[in-house]
Amino acid sequence: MREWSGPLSPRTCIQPAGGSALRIGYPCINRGIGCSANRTFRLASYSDERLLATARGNLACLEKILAWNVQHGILFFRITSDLIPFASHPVCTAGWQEEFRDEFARLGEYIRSNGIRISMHPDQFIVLNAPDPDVVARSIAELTYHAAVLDLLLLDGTAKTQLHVGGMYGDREGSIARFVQVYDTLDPAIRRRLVIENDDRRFTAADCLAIHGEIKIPVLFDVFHHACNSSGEGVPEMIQRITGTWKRADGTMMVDYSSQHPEKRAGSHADHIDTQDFSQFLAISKPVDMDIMLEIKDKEASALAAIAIAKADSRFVLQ
DNA sequence: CAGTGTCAAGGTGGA
DNA sequence: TCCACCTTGACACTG
Repeated sequence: MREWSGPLSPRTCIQPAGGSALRIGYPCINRGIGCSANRTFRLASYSDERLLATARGNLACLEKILAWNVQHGILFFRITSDLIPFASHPVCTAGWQEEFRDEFARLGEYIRSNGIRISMHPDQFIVLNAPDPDVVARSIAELTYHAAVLDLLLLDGTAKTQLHVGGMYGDREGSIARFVQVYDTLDPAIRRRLVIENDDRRFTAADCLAIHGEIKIPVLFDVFHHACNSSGEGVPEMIQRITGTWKRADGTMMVDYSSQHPEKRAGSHADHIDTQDFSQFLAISKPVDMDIMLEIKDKEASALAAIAIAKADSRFVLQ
């Protein structure tokens, strides 16, 4: 599970002038900064006023996190889906987009002027290929919300929303076909930001590449999920194939990286970065440009460690 | 105030 | 058919 299977591709031996460009980031939460952009509340206590107050606090914290990141050279960040609680729920009638339009624009300007890369990642309940049309409708509503956040930030098409293919329902081919079918009906505002990610139990990177072949959606490669769930393709080989699914307008390929928690069951994310494993991953993945998201529990601490590792290696150029 | 059961949302697989 | 689990932080109630 922890082995890097397969031979290095010949292309990985070619060294470009200046080295590979990297950004390294972490998702959603900064553990040391003293605020959370994830604050929420119970649906039972919903009110528009409460939503706006919570969202205002979340946005203020997001601004602090981004500034902290810039100070520490971290230029890749995943914005939490909880930024605006219940935004896609029918109960929500608050005009949060108008309320925070200026705030979003200001944050977006900060993001662009500092060269920060942004992603979002809706959680497990978003299933575009579900047989139940209500589930699909709720999923699309949630993707609409995600696209609205990134649009309000006035970010270009390189700001992405990453999604898993969805359920298997005992029929891989049929479930992939349903994903493709629904994808074709999505609003372009959603489609321009959507990328698909291999998961640890169901759809593999090879499945994602097959879907890309049909609809040209970029593929976000999750290194750890690939170790859990693949047909044995080598990591360097997959990176080389997947990088080609990202066009210029999509920006640099995004990659999710984590490693196995040493005690917990297979698939559990580590508490701290495994520096040896990460170094090895960098070594075999050069010279492809990548933005690497570290899905590791201690968040910014591991990001700083990863940046130190990459900086010490002249084959890479930190963005 | 610490401890703890629960939280919008789905899928999977074992009992 | 039912229920625990996935994975996880934070809410909100309990004592």
